[in-house]
Order: sequence, then C-alpha cells, then structure tokens
Amino acid sequence: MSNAASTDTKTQLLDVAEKMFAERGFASTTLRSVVNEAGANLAAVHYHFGSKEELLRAVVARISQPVVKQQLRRLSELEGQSESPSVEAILTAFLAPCLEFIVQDEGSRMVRAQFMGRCRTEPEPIQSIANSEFGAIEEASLDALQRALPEQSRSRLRWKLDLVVAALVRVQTEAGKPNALLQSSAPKDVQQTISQLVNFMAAGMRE
Amino acid sequence: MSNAASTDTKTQLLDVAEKMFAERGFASTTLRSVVNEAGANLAAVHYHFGSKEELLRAVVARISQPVVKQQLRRLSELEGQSESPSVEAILTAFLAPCLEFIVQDEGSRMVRAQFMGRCRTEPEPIQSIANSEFGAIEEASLDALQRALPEQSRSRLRWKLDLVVAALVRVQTEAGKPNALLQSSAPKDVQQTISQLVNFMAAGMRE
DNA sequence: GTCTATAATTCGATAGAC
DNA sequence: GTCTATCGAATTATAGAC
Repeated sequence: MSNAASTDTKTQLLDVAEKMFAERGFASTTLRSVVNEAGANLAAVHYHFGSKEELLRAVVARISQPVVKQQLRRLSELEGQSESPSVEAILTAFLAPCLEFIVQDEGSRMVRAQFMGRCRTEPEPIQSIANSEFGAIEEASLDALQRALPEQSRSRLRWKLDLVVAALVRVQTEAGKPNALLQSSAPKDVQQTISQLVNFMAAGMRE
Repeated sequence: MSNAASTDTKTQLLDVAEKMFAERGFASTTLRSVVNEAGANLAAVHYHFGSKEELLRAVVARISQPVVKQQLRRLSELEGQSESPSVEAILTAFLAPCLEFIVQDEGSRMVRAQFMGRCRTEPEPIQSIANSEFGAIEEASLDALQRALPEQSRSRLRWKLDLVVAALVRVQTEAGKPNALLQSSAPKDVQQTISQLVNFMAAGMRE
C-alpha cells in the first residue's frame, strides 16, 4: 500500500478473486488462474494476503464492511423514527443494503451480488467466515422483528428470518441469469427487486 | 451388481460419497477419503462409476428418482381430486417428498437432506446436474400454481417458486444444525417442518 | 471385482535474486 | 514489490497382476 503499483495489484487481485470465487466457488478456484487474469505473479498473492483463505477473507471484508454499516445505519434510523417500525420497513433495512451495493462503481457489477450469495452457500469453513461478517446484524434485526410481531416466539421468528436470508442469497447467486428475479444492476431494477422480495417475505413473517 | 460383495461396495461408496459431498462439497471431497471411509480401494470407484463426477451423478440419481416420482404422483393425485387445488396443497405436493424422504431407511439420515440441499447450491457444472434431476417437476408445479393464481403473471409465479426452492434448499442444508427449522428426522418433526414451510410460502405466493 | 503401483498433472506455498 | 524457480504434497485416473 506504499505506492500506486502495489495498490493496483492488490485491488486487481481482489477484483479477479471476487469474480472467480463467485463463478467457480472457493475450492475450484486456483491461485494461478487468479494471478493470470489479474496480470500478476503467483507470489504476489502470498505477499499481499499470506494465503488463499486470507485472500477470501479480504474479499469478504471489502464488501461486508460497507454493507453491514449501511444495514446498522438504516435499522437505527428506523428505530429513531418510530416506536414500532413495520415488518416491511425492518426487512427493507435488512435487505436493501445487500442489493443496493451492486449499483456502485462501474458497470457489470452483478459479480458482486453473486459473490455475496456464493460465499454464504459454501461448505465450511468458508460459510462461517462469510456468516460472521454478513450475519453481524441478524440479532439486531431479530430484536426489531420481535417488537413488531410480539405474538410470535423468538425461535419462530429466527427460522423465518433464516428463510429471508435464504431467499436473499438465492437472489444474489442467480443475479443476472435467465428468469432470475434480479436481471440487471440498474437502480430501478434493484429497487423493484427489493420491494418484491420484501412484500413476499413480509407476508410469510406475519403468517 | 453380479454378487453381494460388489453390491455392498457400490452401496458403501454411494453412502459415504453422499455424506462427504454433503459436508465438504464436491470439489473438496477427495476420492481417497471416500474409499478409505468406505473400506474400499481407490480403483473401485473408477470400476463402478468411471469418474468422480459420475459418482456424484449416481448419488443424485439414487435420491432424485424416488423423490421426483413421489412429487409427480402427489401432483397428479391432486389434480384428479379437484379442478383447482389450493396453493397450500400444490406446495405440499412439491415440498413434502423432498423432506419426507429422509425418514426412510435407518436412523440418522439427515445427511440425505443436507446432500440434496448442498448439490443444488454447488457451482457449475454440479448445480446443473442436480437441477436437471430435482427440478424436473417445477414446470408442472408452475402450471398448477398458474391455475390457482390466474391473476399473477407466469414470470412472477416463476421467481416466487424459485424463492420456495431457495427456502427448501436452505432447510435441507441446515437440517440438524442448531436453530435449524428441521431438527430431527422423526416423522412428527418432518411433518411440522413441512406445514410451517408451506404456510410461510403460501402467504408470499398470494401477495 | 479388488488390489498395488504409478502415471501425469496440479496445487498452495516458499526461497532467494533483483 | 515483483519476479523465477522449485519444493513437497496431493489429486484423478489408469495399467496390469491376481
């Protein structure tokens, strides 16, 4: 990080790794294929990250930090506005940052959504790494849902929120593919997907 | 299949592979670890199946055939009884066989559920193999849902059914783990999980 | 059908020059 | 920081004896 070249190489490695992990999964992605497409050397990934798993952790952290931060901000905003926010509002605060994040930066950033979904469906220990980062807000969201739906038990709300996460992950991994709910990273498309997902899940939460 | 010993070895390989694919995923499962736990030789898997991918196909086929057959039977039964079955009835015909199948055979068969979910979240080409088998009934279910909910467009019903599959897959992969919706393979537990899943998803389908 | 032995690659990681 | 060269180990798959 001490000069422009190293920053570029490091960022390039993160970008290519994100794409390949999303498409092929962690185990089937070789460091050689990453450095080739990144125009870097095999030794570079060990210099910058230390190991293959640390490279994955860096990719996860780069995405999860702004997403979770946004989730926390929107949830606390919500609780500042009203004593008991609606189920829809809580679910939107939870889901929107995970999908809106792909709008940022340059064009085809559907890979970002695909990576977020992929790493949460990977076998251990990858899934735990992803869940410990992306799942940081789930308990707080569960608290909010408990206040909105006090007649349902916490364990009941917990598995329902788990189904919400499952749907989110599916939308992310399938993003851009034929018949997928999320077809493009255009802001209008993303917003429509969010409201469709929220409406579907809110109905189930109340059931 | 010409004598008892070979059948036992073949079945042992299928059983162990199913368990390991479920736990570690396809890419991270080595044939050596499979044959070791199966008490067989490395060459045996190539003799009986030809390759690692063909072994996976055999595991998938062994499970998907009875499951899909049951799904088709229940759906046609449903359509024989009534002009327009309820959304709940259609979803139950779709989901129940995927979860009831784990009750069969001996005790701890949660691995079976975990495998069904895992192989549908794997990167390509594994996911396509699994989907072409397990997804064989989705179009027929979509037709039934279209008749039950004629006011919704087919593309809308399609992504909603996709969310149902996403939830099913999540319940399968998480089966048996702490806080999971499906905690045991006891018939009572399985039936309760099915109705909870059906009720949640039916609400979203109508939304 | 089952075994040993090995072919033929490929992997992540590292040492050391520049 | 980036490179070449390589280590050591693991992988799928196969050939051939029994």
